[in-house]
Amino acid sequence: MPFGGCDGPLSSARWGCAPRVRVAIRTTTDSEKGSMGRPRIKDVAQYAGVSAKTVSNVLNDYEHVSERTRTAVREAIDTLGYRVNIAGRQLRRGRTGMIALAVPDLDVAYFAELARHVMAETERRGSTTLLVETGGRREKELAALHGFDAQFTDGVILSPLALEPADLADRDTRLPLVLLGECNLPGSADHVAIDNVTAAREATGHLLARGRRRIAVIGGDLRGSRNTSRLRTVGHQEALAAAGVALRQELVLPVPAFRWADGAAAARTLMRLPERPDAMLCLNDHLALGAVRALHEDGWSVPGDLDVTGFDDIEATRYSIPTITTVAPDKRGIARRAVELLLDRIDADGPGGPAVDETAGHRLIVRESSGG
Amino acid sequence: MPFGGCDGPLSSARWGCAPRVRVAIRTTTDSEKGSMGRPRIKDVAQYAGVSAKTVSNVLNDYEHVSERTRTAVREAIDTLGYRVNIAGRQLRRGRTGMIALAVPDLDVAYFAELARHVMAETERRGSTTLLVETGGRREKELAALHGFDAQFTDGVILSPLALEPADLADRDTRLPLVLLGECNLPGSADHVAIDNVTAAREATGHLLARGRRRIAVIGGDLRGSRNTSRLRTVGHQEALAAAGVALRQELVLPVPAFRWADGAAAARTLMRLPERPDAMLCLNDHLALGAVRALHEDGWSVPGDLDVTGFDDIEATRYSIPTITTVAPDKRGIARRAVELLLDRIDADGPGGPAVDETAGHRLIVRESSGG
DNA sequence: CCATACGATTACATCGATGTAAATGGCGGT
DNA sequence: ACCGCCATTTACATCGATGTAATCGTATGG
Repeated sequence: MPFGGCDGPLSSARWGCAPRVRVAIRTTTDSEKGSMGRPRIKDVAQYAGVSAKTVSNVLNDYEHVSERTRTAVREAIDTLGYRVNIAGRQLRRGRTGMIALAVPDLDVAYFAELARHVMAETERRGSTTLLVETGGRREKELAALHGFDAQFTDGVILSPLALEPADLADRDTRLPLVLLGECNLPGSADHVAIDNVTAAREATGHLLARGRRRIAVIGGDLRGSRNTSRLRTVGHQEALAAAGVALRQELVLPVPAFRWADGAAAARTLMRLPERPDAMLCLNDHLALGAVRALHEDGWSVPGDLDVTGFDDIEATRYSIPTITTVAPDKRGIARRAVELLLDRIDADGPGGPAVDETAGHRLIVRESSGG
Repeated sequence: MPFGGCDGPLSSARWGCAPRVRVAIRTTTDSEKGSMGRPRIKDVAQYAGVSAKTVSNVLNDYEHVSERTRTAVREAIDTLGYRVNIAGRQLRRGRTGMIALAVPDLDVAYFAELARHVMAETERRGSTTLLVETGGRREKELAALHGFDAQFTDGVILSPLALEPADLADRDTRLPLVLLGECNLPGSADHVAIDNVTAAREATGHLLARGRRRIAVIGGDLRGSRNTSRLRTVGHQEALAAAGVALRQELVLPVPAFRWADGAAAARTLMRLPERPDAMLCLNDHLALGAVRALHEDGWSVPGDLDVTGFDDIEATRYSIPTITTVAPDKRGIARRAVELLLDRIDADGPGGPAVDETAGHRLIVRESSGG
């Protein structure tokens, strides 16, 4: 049943979603232990003069319930202020109706936006999303992978940062899992991501087309464990190669995290090089915003002196000064597909088919920071 | 028990938090229905040669369990890959160990940051946070108020926008509730917020001290239902009055939402007035960032032509161009206190004491957008 | 008027973990 | 040897909802 919704399509049609609240009137003389005196299905049954199972049938829109009974039960529910106890239902059904979404960091707007889409999609499909932050720490990602040491959720959508291939190899495959973003973990679980190599190639291509030749990559890294960095750096280098532009190793600069401060620090480092860059391909928007700010403080003009581009198309890039050229992933599509894949696996209730690898769309949005 | 943690202090000390995963080996010949063949407490008991209750005792760190037994049970748990079934525990205990945090919009960075703090705090205290977006819609806020039509959570922390006093009056008081932010709903539930009137007075005072006299309020509203707007507008007017500056009604401009686009639109509206403002007190940072952007596009300089200030101190205000003067609420303190109040109510397991009204700290951070 | 069918309803067992109270067993004291 | 004490362990009932299968009752066909 939908969390935050009502109990079943019929009842939700009948009552709407704003519950009328009346303090429950316990008519039974049962002891008041248990759930703080909340009425149980049995109380409703007694009040309505039917069996508990009939109440259950009404709740679950079982078809063979007479209109009279249905009405009586609903009145009882309404009067007593009854709500189903999820624990009981879940125990019986073996499903929680909840999935977990584990992302590294909600402060990173991309993940907040993605989370909204995932929550909207799961709600639409009658499930509930439990949002968890991993901080990009491996231990937390592992916990997510395994359902958090408790059978809390029916499945997990995980956007990993620190996870290693071996971690996925010996995971408990009974828990449905969908991975988001970049993983070098083929075949082990369903996976949804944009084509990062192509996206980075396009962004670099755009900068090259504007005549930039010394393009730095903030967040770039070919050897690190962060796959986003690797794939996007590869795309960058492919574009350089295709244009016959030499790669300068010193312009590819890894960062500890993908946040404003890291972008600002990286930009300053790069501008101290003997041969300064004339563009900065930042691997996410926060890095780009941080870089732009640092450049501004040091008296450089964007896009006058340098071009800057980002990734993710967070809302801030449309209002910053200058606005930021960025690669916009189809967040809605990613969320929708991820939820779809996960719920399908859950419904399949078994190993299901082989792992699916899906590519979501993206597009380059040129804005002021690279002359748009 | 902590979600995302381990089972109880002892076991978590014993095993650490990164679960070693082995595919469970079911030694019993029980039918494989139920939770997808996961081992139950009974299976562990059988494997370890003890009763189910003893396993439960080990799980819950009951003191009178011999070391031998404890070890045997733990080995069994480890071998079988057992995890407690929350549904069963919850049904028996009548608690879920989860609380809900309902905020209007995760895209609004303040709420994302607040959510992180709340999640960190609940995790520290052994609970789990279920994060829900209300979109500021009354029906969703009501749902949160009532525990989402299902006994999903032990309590709710709600940051309301659209809620009306009457909604709180007849709520089901069995569900512990803490309100965040501004509410004109005294006494009905615990409540944590900063002193908005004072904060706004300080911000306006700062602008007045800089010689600004025509100070617009973006998001301001004395009659609307949004309490944040009302209280901050009151503070603004108090400051004007104290300084003997006349209030211009046309400079107080309500907005439909507190996002970049609304700030941008409002700024444009204000600059079309016959007598233009010389400062804009924006009631959150997104409005301020949007206003700054719009002013920039139309050729106005901040802080040259106008000062702009915000509220909330989201991270973006430290990296925007210009950086934004803002009122920084003690988010950490708000989160900590809210969680504390809620968990106390939950532990009290009854009506508890009268509703508490707590004021969190805040401070004005002067940055470039008002000459800092 | 009886047999049949089927819609409506119900009794009962069950999901997994844990509180209660009672049983078990070892040990020291008399 | 008997008793009582206490640490340890266990049997059993229970939390609330629902699947199963059985029952009840009424309409229909022969």
